[in-house]
Amino acid sequence: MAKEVTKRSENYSQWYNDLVMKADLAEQSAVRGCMVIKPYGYAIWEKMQSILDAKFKSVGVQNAYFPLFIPKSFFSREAEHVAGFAKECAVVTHHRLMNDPKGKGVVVDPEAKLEEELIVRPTSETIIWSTYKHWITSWRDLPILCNQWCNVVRWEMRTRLFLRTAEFLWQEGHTAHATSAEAEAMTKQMVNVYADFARSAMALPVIVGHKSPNERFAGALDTLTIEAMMQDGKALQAGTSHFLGQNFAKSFDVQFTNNEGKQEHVWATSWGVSTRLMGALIMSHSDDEGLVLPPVLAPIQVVMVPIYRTDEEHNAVLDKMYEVKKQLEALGHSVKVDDRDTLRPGFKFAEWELKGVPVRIAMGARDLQNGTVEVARRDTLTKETMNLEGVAEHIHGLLDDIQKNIYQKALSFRDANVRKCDSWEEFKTEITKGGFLLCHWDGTPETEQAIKDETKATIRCIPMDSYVSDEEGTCIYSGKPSKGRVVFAISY
RNA sequence: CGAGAAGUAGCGCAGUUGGUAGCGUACCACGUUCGGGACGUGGGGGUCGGGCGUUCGAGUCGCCUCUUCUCGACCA
Repeated sequence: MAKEVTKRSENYSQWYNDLVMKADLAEQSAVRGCMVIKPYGYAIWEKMQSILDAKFKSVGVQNAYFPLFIPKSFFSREAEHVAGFAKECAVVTHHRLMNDPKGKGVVVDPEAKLEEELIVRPTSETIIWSTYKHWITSWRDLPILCNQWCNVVRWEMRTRLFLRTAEFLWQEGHTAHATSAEAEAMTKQMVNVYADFARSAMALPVIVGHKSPNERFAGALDTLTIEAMMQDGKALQAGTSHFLGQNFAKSFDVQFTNNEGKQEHVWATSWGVSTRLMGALIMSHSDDEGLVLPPVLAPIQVVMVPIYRTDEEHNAVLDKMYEVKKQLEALGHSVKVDDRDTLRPGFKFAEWELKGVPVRIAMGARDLQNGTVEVARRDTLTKETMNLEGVAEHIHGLLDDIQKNIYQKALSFRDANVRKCDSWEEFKTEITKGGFLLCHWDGTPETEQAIKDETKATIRCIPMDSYVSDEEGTCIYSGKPSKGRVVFAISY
């Protein structure tokens, strides 16, 4: 009873917050806006990291690490970029503390003021491009494909566990290319890496598309995005890949000599996903019983709960369980035998459901006698009794089914909440119901801004791979001609 | 930074016209339980956010202050 979670339908935000904390994923820290990621939550993040990292390496990207602190002067070279981040930066001004001469405690030593302030990175384009300058002189040095896993700080006014915190973990890839075409191809390749990861690992259906100029990354010529729909119908930007053109190369004076002996500025991309993906995972699959994890990302894929009255029974059941555990591990699955002898089975069932473990096996004296086990799946909350023999193979297949089923469920939900909308009056009421609206737009930032001001809805993307439309029409707001439908939604 | 609300046990809360601190849950011990979040008995735990004031007496009234949350502006 202690861990009961708010119902989704009652208050989606509270449900989400409760769930994150009660499933042991994360909690608010003492520092305002910051988050403690707990071991169970971090284990999921680590799985995401390792899958993404392997994908990056398979396309030739290497990991590196750049400094946390960026000198203020570096940061202020790309005007558009600084305008995008200036309002949310943490700044280091001193480098020493001292005992308060007036009493107890410590104060900042006024003598230790830095000559030039250091900015705690909100993103690393600036420090990376000032470094790349020294790495690049010839076309033979290109491309450079680096990624770093790190934390960044954006001093947000309002925060939400995983979705928006003052400090968050992410990966940021930064690449340098000799040609525009190559950089654009890279931008597209990386957004597809993200889309593939979201779909296959996170069981998250996403729409790949271009951001509108208003929603573009500060300093980018084009931003590609993967957009997902949460269960409350809001959109969540799950990952982005930016084509930066020559903007950063020009700001940081990064030139190379091409194979004709001429000086050229290099072409850049950057791309990233963050611990926000954890929020996407939680908000797209979980139910009123708690978290639902896709097997690919579940730190524990199978949990086994023994049911017993006596020590003898407990030991007998555990012996069988460890046998099954071995078989499952041989098939590459992570298994936990919940042998805690202070908790009742019902409590354990509820707890593992809350934590989203995809498959649960229960076994008791009755099963020992009959040679059976009870297998329960988290996604459907159904259970069946089956023969102990062959159970490992069955579960091997079952995990795969669960992965697919979770994806299908999320996909059906999304498709059921994507609809076309052709009149402004209709738009204003439809948008408040949640979901994605496919609408015609005249392509101007002014129209997008006006729609945002009136309804809070923004263009999530101009779709590239699903819901693609080249149907001509008239803009829902201005009535001017439009070349195709774009995705409008209220977003996180 | 604008608008609202709240600070009392680990967490969630109650506390009447001012009278000296309580409930639920969690925690600890023992016993009975154990196939869907067990029950009984006993136990430990509090500078009531902080300061000043009114009063014989303040969790309660007044003033000041700090912090947090929700909603806006900002944002992956």
